[in-house]
Amino acid sequence: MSGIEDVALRAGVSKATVSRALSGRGYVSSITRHKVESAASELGYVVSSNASSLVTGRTNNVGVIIPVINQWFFGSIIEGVERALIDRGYDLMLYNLTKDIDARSRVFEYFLVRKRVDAIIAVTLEISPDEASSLVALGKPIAGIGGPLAGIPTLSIDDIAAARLATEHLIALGHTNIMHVGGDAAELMDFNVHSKRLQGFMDALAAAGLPFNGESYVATHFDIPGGYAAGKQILGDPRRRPTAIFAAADEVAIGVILAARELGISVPDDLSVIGIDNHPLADLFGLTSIAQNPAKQGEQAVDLVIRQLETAGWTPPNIHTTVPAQLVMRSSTSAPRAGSPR
Amino acid sequence: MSGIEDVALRAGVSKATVSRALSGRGYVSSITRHKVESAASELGYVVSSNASSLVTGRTNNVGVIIPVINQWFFGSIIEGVERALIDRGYDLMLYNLTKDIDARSRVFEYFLVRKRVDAIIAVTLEISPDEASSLVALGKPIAGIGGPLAGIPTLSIDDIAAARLATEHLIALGHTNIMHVGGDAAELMDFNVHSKRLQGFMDALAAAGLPFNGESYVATHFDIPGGYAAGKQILGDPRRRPTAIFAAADEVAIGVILAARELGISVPDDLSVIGIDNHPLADLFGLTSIAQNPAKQGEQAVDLVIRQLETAGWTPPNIHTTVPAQLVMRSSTSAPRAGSPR
DNA sequence: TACATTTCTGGAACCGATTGCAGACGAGGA
DNA sequence: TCCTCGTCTGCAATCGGTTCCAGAAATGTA
Repeated sequence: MSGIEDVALRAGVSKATVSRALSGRGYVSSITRHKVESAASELGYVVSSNASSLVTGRTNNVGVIIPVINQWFFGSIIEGVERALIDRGYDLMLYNLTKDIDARSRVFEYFLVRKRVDAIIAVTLEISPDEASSLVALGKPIAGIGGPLAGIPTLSIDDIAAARLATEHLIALGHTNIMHVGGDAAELMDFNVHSKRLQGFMDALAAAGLPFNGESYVATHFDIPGGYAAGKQILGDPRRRPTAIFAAADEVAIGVILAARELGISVPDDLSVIGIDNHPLADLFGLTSIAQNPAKQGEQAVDLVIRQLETAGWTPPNIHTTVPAQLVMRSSTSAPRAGSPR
Repeated sequence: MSGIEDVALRAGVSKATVSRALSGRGYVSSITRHKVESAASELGYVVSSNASSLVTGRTNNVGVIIPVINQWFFGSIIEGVERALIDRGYDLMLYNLTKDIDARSRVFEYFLVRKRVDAIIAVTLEISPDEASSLVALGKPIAGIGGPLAGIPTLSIDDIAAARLATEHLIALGHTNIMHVGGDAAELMDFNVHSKRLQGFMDALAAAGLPFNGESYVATHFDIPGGYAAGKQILGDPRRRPTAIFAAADEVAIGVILAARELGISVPDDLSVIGIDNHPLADLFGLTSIAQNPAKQGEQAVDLVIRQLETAGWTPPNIHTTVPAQLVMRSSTSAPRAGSPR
């Protein structure tokens, strides 16, 4: 492994000049720059990022804390974040923050503290106030996806508005007997999501003068089996069956559709279903959905932290930014069957 | 940010002693150790991993190169790898190696080279010989999941045996008209997987004296929509419909089942379906499958590289290790209907 | 008691870069 | 012609630890 000294010798210049030539800052004549560059490539020289970090104080690493990896929404965020970081020359350090209390505190107390990352992106964390303030206390640029999170600039769709939009779509089609299948508060997600989507649902009902009661809402796991279970439960009893279901996520919606199919309930003739996400499987199931783009949200979060890193003194203008979400019509929603039950 | 010097001053000892006390190597009396520890915690001191890496040459980082993130198999591997790494005090640097040629070369030529990782885990990469040798040339411990990969110790299920097992299960049930839905060679995966599973399928047919011809095999995308499309195509024509389908992955199998349901073909009465993976959705679809455990494979890969890192001179005994995969029976397979077509 | 070991500690060199400073040089302006 | 300013380069200090070495203290052994 050749060091900067070897390159300097070979190019017949000093270490300082090599450093300036390769990093591109400071004055170097183009002729020596070329000498240095060819010497470096002949030796296969690459800078030691450790040595360089030591003096500059910059690691070129960004830490990403995420509660789940193996789920479409989260996986897409990681993909988006990774691409954006690599594009900008940063490395991505991944921390999967599960519910495991030991692992959690280890991440906060050991890993994040060790001056190894320049910035942090926190993805829809259900995070304790202690944990949030220990993040802020690092004094590093932070961005969150989800939230809002105390003291941290965050980014997400407007969950209330998205849920309202979905529900309004059903109402506009003429549905009056609508149920919401939402998230389980014990899930490994920023619980704001669940309560806000429920809120948007309720808002839309209220605005249309439709009643909301204990039977209008079922909580389940935020995945296909969760939606399936909820669907079986809801649709099993023909007398209290709604004509439309707003599922808080497409995976849940797909589960509901599978349950409906199994019960011989036709979608959308007997039951309209709408979700949120525009999941890749939505097409296959003809699922009408409110589209959001997690990969892009990941990129935006990267922008947020990188800009803080690279333009001194810049801080994000808003503590919470909402990104657009719009309706994607497919075949799982339609007007209720004429003379439908109740 | 207080440095080691401040701790030394406060504890009334030298930098050297602080370093020994906190790192636990070398002799330190327990009394001074305590002095140092309390001084350190009072100051909120944490070592600079850069400075420490600079002299030790160890970064405590492991790079993970993976072609896809947002897919069950890959996501599970990442989860397993992450957990195992954090447990052992290492950080995970994630590189998503897509087909994008620019991004690829950037990862190989820029990121991996910069002395930032102690070891590398390469996950089912479709990797060029050049890329493989540039990995080996880094001279760092490497482990692969998938493979075999030239010169790199790898780890996977025995794909041929798993495919044979699946096919034999169908044959044992009495099926003689079996098709295989496998992976598309253009997919972003180690193509070995596809050809080996096809191989195992052919082996099992041959061993049972069953014919294999061009109509026995369909290639498609390795996901649910891919399986659905293949299913529609295969099952659409009643006259050449098989009584059983072996799908090379559970996601594909689920797609096939969805297609069958849509065509009114009963699983397993009219069609048996088996997959590989034991995907979390297998339960929901009653899918019989050959189970493998990607999270555990991730952990094993971590073991492989960490052991190389921490026990000098140790190298993995086998260039390729196979991990077990066993049949999980559910309701998607059964004997063919008596007097079934052809 | 004398000597050999083991434990403990500090000084100083070192890891491999970056950067402030100062000196040298050439070009343009007065 | 003399000055100033911008360009170019090298020296040396610095980032924040780790570790070799040597000497002192404590412990064990003959």
